Amino acid sequence: MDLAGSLELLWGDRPGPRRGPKPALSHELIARTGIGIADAEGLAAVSMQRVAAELGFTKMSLYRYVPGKSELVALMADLAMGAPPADLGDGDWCDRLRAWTLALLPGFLRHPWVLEVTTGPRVVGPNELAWMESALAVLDGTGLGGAERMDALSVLAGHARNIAQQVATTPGGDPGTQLGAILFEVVRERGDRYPAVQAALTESMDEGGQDKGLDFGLDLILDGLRARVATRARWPTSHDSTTLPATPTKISDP
Amino acid sequence: MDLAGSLELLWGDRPGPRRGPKPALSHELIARTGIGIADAEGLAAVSMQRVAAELGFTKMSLYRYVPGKSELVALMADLAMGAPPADLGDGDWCDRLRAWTLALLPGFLRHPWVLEVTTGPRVVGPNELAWMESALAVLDGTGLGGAERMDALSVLAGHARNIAQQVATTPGGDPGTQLGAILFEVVRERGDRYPAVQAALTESMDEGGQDKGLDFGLDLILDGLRARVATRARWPTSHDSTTLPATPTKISDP
DNA sequence: TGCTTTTGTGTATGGTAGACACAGTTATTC
DNA sequence: GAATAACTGTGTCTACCATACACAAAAGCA
Repeated sequence: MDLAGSLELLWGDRPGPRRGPKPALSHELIARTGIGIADAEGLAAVSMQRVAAELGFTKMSLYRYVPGKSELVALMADLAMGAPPADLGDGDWCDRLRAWTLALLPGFLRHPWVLEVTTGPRVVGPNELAWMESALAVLDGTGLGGAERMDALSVLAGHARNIAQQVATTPGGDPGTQLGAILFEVVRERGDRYPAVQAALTESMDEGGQDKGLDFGLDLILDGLRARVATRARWPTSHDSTTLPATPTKISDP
Repeated sequence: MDLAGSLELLWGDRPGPRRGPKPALSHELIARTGIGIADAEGLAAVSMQRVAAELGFTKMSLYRYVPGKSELVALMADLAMGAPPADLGDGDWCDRLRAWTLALLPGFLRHPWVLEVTTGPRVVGPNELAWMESALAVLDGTGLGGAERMDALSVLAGHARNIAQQVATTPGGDPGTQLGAILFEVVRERGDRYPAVQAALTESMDEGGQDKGLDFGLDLILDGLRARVATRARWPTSHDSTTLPATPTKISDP
């Protein structure tokens, strides 16, 4: 949770010191080791002890490279997501936004712990910022305002996160199937209390059970975005939305 | 992470035992104490020790009520979100879905740790299922398929989560402002590498900085949903979307 | 050759979750 | 009423965890 520490670790490229023994490790090596552990055994298995042991060093040696565990995890997350694809295809901005969102998924699926780690306030790393840059570049020249471009990006990334989380919960994986079965069982036993859930679940199973949630949400969002872009293109200075309520919704104080 | 334990704790209403001393505590009392700590000092401050001390008991006594910490946290989360509003207003299904999504926000804002805790596979609790029921009841009779209703629910809830997370990061709160400033500073120093981000950020600040992300995304999603409902109403048996690609996107194996 | 900086390590502290045995309390049963 | 069984709260114990600090060895610089 040390913002300054994370900032320094993620963004500060310190010049290598001149005296003393050569460092045997590096930020990248340590982070990649942590990523390997988190991928294989979950984030809970990542401890300074464990990472150091994997590298053949003592845990205290890691503190020569990393100010603390939370900063290491932040580094792991940024590294695990990697850089955005250099090419999003030849389509229009809409197709490329779709490609961008789809490109986000493999990272989340390969490293599910990134989802846990990137909830809540944090310092954005170089790769995360590069992903933002990649999407915002696509949205440039659409006529959307700056805040609107950021919001669109956020909605799309949120959808990718959402789908990744569902995939991690629902499908093939051993505990996943169990979870889906548990939900169904719970609802089945209490069908009178949750009739709409029961109806949706059984209907969904009868439909064949193909997961179309990814495309469903993506189409939803991109269609809406296209409509708004068309509006902005006609009246570039107007910031009103066709369906925006007269007074924007105020988030009530918690 | 003990699925069976969480299931029993969240859903099992065991008959009170007949012999022995009356229990001095209860699931609810313990969970509410944990919620208080998490709200005030963050999830990291919640430990068995701490909760027990707050109640004037030893930590081991809690294990008479709760199988472990993760199960306690699951109970806390379900309790903290509470039940959905009984009445979503008099509007059409679209207005009521908007009201449902907005009703989700105060819980997330009051208990930001719920976001962290509800990422990843988990057993849904009674309150979470009641929220699902509430939204699915609204979507009943719209002509959407079962899976589509679930997907719509998921996109809306995901948007609420997304916004709550942004609010926790961006605005008034002391560390939040700092974070926004940090992002801006990082981008400003490296404007050549992230021109689109810089443009969007500065443009966003010039626009006045009012957060319209909530309505922006909500309108996006609801507009798209309305269009799809209209399609289904005309051809209720068709499951095609107007913009769905010929072949649904396959999630590539991680 | 000394001086200084830097690395890796060993030790110590205070925190965590949880297993287990035990004593005291209470309702049921003989 | 007495014996028994079940249940609660507690004290003790283990095995981890992050991390502060001091120290010795190593390597460049004077």
